[in-house]
Amino acid sequence: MNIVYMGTPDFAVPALEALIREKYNILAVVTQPDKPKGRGKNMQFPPVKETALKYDIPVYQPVKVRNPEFIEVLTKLQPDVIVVAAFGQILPKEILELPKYGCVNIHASLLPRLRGAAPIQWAILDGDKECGVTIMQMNEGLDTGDILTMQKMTLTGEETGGSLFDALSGMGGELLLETLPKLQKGEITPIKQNDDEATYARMLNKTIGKLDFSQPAEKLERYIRGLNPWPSAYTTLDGKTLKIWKAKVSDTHTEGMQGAVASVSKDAFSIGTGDKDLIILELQLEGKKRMDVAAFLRGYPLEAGHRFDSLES
RNA sequence: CGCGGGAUGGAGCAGUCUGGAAGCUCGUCGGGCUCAUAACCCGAAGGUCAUAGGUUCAAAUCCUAUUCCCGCAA
Repeated sequence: MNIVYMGTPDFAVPALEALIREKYNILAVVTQPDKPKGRGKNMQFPPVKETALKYDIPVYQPVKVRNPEFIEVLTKLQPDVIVVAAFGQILPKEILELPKYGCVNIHASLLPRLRGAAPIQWAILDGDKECGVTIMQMNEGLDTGDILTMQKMTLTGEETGGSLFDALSGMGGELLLETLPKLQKGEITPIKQNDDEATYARMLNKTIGKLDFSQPAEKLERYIRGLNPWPSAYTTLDGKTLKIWKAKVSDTHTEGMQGAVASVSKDAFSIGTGDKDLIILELQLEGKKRMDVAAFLRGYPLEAGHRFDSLES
């Protein structure tokens, strides 16, 4: 089976490696153009490109896939199927209909729930009980294609955005390997999505992580977990950004301490919220490494009543 | 050369501006108190102050270069 693989970030790497491992014929990898990244603003390859180069697979990085010249290139490759995983560009109808088996997309949610850009993190932020991976036949809508296969997993409430990301990207690769042979043999009956049940996982940005301590502690804890490691949940302490990496909900509620240190112990401190207190366990002050709160308190003593977010946003 | 913070016993920090004996809070080890303890008391070990040069009678501290870590921005 001749495959063209389209994807960009880390999420798309395990599935590509799975295909390579199973000796699928990868005609080419299509990914986003290189972008300046990191502290020195150096040009950096998208993760999928790194992987492709490692296995000597031709890489294409069109600014726009709808560009006629690129479509011509694709046509000449004559793929049987195009596999898309977090590619980052909308595919025009011309490309969708080009391969014999069309374009299939690996999406990290149980469609039609959480269509869109950041389904993994939103599953945690929303406090979902389960999540998973869906492979669908792509159409022109945003994650609206017919469902080919789906795999579920239950959420324990311990996952971070990063750990779930790893779990689901691996699951995506496995599910792809199960799906392609069936697709080829025509053993799959595509299932239409029920649009009435659709929800959307909008793209994450930096500001979503700013903690609002008038919210319930459970929600704050979910944000701290779901946005770890990126874009991370944070507040402000003495004018500096303070990222919160790990926290848990306390049994107690301290009156009148919303957004302030409610209590301090040897190993941790808690912040008053909309309901219960939030016990902070691991954090990172601007310019410092992340550390557990016991270490933080040794060099940065806090007293009850000390306010966070003192600077108005 | 995008902007900025940082590197000091095992951990987290102060000291750097205004050069002049290596400190703090913990941890570790030993001893004591106690029915007991993660609590308290006494004592000890442990650091080429990131690296390489330079200035100076004298450098953690001033100058130059380098390495590594981190926040922002992308």
